This record gives sequence, structure tokens and C-alpha cells, in this order.
Amino acid sequence: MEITEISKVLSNKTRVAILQWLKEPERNFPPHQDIDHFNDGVCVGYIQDKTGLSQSTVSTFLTSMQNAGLVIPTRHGKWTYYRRDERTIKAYIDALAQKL
Amino acid sequence: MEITEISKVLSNKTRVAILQWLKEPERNFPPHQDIDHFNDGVCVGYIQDKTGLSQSTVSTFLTSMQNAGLVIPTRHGKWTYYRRDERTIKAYIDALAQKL
DNA sequence: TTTATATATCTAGAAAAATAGATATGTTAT
DNA sequence: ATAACATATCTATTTTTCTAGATATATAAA
Repeated sequence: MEITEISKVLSNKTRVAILQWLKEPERNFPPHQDIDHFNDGVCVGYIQDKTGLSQSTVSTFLTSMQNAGLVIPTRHGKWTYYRRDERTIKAYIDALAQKL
Repeated sequence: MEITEISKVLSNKTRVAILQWLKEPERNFPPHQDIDHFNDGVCVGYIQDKTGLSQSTVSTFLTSMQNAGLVIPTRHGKWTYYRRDERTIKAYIDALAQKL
């Protein structure tokens, strides 16, 4: 858990928004049919639609968020679902509260 | 209090370190003679020495931290002293805990 | 009032990030 | 096997950040 790496992710409004949207997938995204609810998160396409950015940019963003430990990808068939990693998010906030 | 602006400040290790050093000025800097203790913080020169970066870079960093609301400058004669703005720091952490 | 000192701002070059189009990869459906 | 589709990666361009040297400003000292 690197404070500066996570802070870099959070220095971009789109990436912060993605993280916030993933907090309430039912509220922020259309329902997934095949997969039960949003147990594994939201597929990249839905996230892309909501950002209005290109597919490659959103994929790059999600990869950086994954590298920082903020989201977890799960593959189901051709889709990759992303969900928040609450442990890292909590660890980051706790670290700030303690060290900052 | 802009989350992304503050996060951008925190995305650089030197800037995070400065903020942490300012938490305990007596511990991290030589004593100031004229001014009573570190009531108004630490002068730029001391901070610069500790970072090892150039004067202009440190000044730029401190200005960006000031613009983000993280530090407060006070001028005493030829020196500018910087101290933490605990309210903004707390507000930032609280905002993350709530919104993130 | 000149000189020295501390800090801020300006200028510029190098490095990193944002962004998108094109292409590759992996999966499903036909 | 082939076609269609979702996502990742590659390539390139534009924008932003990092960094420092040079210069400007403000204050204090001589």
C-alpha cells in the first residue's frame, strides 16, 4: 500500500468517480443479466460509457487502479468485472489518518 | 477543499514528507532562535535543506501545498514560515472516509 | 543607500501522465 | 474454423509535472 501511488490515482476526477460509482453498482450501472448481481463488480464497458472516455483510456485507468490495489478484476467469459478492494481503501485512509 | 487537488499534492513523496516533518518541527528541524519556537512553522530554508532539492523547487512545492490549503505561510522579516493547516488535512481525510 | 539574504516567480528542458486510434488477445457464438 | 465482441496493450500526440537556473522582490544590515 503506497500512499503516493494511491494518491496519484486519486488525483484524477474520473478515477475518483469510478471508485465512487463502484461503491453502489446497482445505483450507478445498468443491471447485469447473466452474472448474479454485481458480486464481482462492473464490466469495463459500462464504466467506459459512464466516463465518456475512450475504451483504451478507461482500461489504462483501471489497470493503474488495480496496480495501486484499489480494485480487483475478475474475468467472466469475455468480460472483466472490476470491484473495489475495500481493504486497501481502508488501509489508505487509516494510514493517512495516522501518518499524515 | 478539493479532493483531487490535495491528492495531487500527496502524490509526491517529498511533499508528503514535508507535511509529515511539519507535524513535529522540534524533532525534524534545528531550533529557530528569534521567533518563539515553531508557532508559525518552519522557514523555507530549513525545509529546503532537508529535502535536498533546489530552492525554487521547494518554494514551488510549498506554494502548491498552500494553494491546496494544506499549509499556511506567515512572514517574519525576510523569512516565510510554513505550518500545517490541520483543519484542511482533517477535512480531507474525513471527506475520503465518507465519500470514497 | 548600498549590500546581503530569504523567498518567490519566470523560463526552459526533461520526464511522466492523459488520451485516443490501431492492433492484439482471449472468449463466445455460429 | 470463422466471425463477433470485450478488453488489454501498443504507438503516438498533447498536456502536465518535476526540476533547476536565472531573475525579481522584499526585508534587514552595514
